[in-house]
Amino acid sequence: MGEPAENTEQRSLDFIRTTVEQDLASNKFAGRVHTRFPPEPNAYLHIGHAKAICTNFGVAADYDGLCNLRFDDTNPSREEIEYVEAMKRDIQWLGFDWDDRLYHASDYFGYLYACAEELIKKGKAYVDDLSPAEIRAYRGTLTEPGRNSPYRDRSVEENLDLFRRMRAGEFPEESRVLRAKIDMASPNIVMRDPVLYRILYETHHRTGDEWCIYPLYDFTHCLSDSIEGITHSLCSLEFENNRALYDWILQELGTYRSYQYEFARLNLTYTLTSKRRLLALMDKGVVSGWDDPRLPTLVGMRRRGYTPEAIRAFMDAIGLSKANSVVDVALLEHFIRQDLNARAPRRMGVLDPLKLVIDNYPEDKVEELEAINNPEDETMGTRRVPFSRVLYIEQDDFREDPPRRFYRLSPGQEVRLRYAYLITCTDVIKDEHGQVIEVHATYDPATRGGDAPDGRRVRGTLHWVSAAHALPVTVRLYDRLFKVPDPAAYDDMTEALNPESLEVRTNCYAEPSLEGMEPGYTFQFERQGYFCVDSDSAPDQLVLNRTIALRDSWARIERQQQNR
RNA sequence: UGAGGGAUCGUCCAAUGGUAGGACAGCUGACUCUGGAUCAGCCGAUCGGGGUUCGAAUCCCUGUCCCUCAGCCA
Repeated sequence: MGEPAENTEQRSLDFIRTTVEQDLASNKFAGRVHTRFPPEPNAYLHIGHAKAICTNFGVAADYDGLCNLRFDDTNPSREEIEYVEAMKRDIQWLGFDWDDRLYHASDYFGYLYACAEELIKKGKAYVDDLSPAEIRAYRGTLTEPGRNSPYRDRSVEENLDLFRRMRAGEFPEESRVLRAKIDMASPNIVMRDPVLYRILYETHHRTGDEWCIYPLYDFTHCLSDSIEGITHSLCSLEFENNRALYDWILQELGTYRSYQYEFARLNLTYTLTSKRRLLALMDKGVVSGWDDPRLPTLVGMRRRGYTPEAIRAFMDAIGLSKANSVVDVALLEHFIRQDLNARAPRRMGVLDPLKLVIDNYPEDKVEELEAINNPEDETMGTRRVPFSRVLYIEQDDFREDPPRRFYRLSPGQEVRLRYAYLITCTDVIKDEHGQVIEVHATYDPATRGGDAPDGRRVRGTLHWVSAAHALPVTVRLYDRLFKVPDPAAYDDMTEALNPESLEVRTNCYAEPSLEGMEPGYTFQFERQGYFCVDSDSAPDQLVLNRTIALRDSWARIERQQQNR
């Protein structure tokens, strides 16, 4: 994946890859690199998961290794099959492949149970009858040690008997758990006799009612890694404290030794990724669902028009480290613009139409003018765009009283209609409120195609659509969902919402070449931004989503002028 | 007043004892049939204090700040 770095200038390695290279050099894992992406199927994948996906699959790919997809489905009360399927689609869309290595932690329930019995037999685990509240009380605090449970010193035989009866369904939920026997005085709270198994009378989406006891994350994860021969188990920072337990379990059981490394998860400005918050946005009707194009979910971003290439390039750019960080969403926006600039065909469309009549252009004449599909890539060729006497231009491209540095159309001013003619504004028609509703102009027939034979310079170039040939379309102008860089800081998210995150425009016109385009088709509306066809489109009515606006330096100039 | 981590331009990431560099953002300018793209330039950082050293972001001491952990969640 990705280009090999320049031969001369070697790219620096992140701390994970540095470790991997050292391990390869020392032959620690017999030359293998094997990672895994282990999501819990309890929500849709978002941009934060994408970092984990790119990291795990990326590290494996960089060193001719393998990366498994493993669903961490140890909690039947929160997981659903719908999420499993959605996650698979999203990972594939991102461009990664687990081949035949699709696993589930639940595949290992039998093995995990055997491991638990072995721990009991070694005197390293015991059944505890304490209630959840008592366990909490006995655990101690961050500064005070915990106390041993009165059930801590049961015999191996009694523990085995009790654990088997837990499995057999003889006890109610919360009445007993299996705990590791480590050290209730450990300064690391994770090591204070962590719970390994709990009783849950819950139907599992894969194992049905086969089990009524389920292993917890700490017990499951390390052993799953071990079973799969994972060499480098990459996870996020909050598991640093758990590494001690990860190592303890593999050590005590003497199984294949996998190693855990933690890296900082991705945070983005103006963005929320917590499942709870995302769900709340849906509940409140702020967004339409998991695939709302304003959401940072992979389905949402896909619908918005983000490409996997852009997301992967972004992940390469932000790097990997152990420092908590918040990446500027502008960097993500940069990468989608960069990708689409190179690949998206150019089209013309008017989002806020103003009628323009070329008075000296023949009434019923129609010309097909040649337009370049992508100036960045001449192999994309050209197309023909119909031109006639009555056109639509953008309301913003006309000012009766132009401010300084306004190069667009205004009375007496000459501009270029892209790929068409140079025109000069001659007249303005207003309604009873003084609103400009129509502009008149004359064209210079010698400038067909947009070039002036006399070499006269024209600063402004406008996009346009022939009224008689225009394709009416609906356009959804998306912007950032939040107006503040750190929406998570708000108890009430709605205060942080950007009221302009979605503007639907129903009276837009596009050039006719867009007719019949399928959902997912991505293009640039010249001078405006990148758009894609939404799945809500009907055969006779395209719905277009704005992925991202073009950089708008005129808007910046205007802002500066206002601030003076 | 426990344990585990982390502090480098506004942001993210490099530099592992030898000129603190890149990307994004911002600002100038050039160019342009997209006020896009491109190109050139500018702005801009080693958490504080000591020490070792010819030389410290890097090593040592010390202080400060930030994050994580007290689920039978992951």
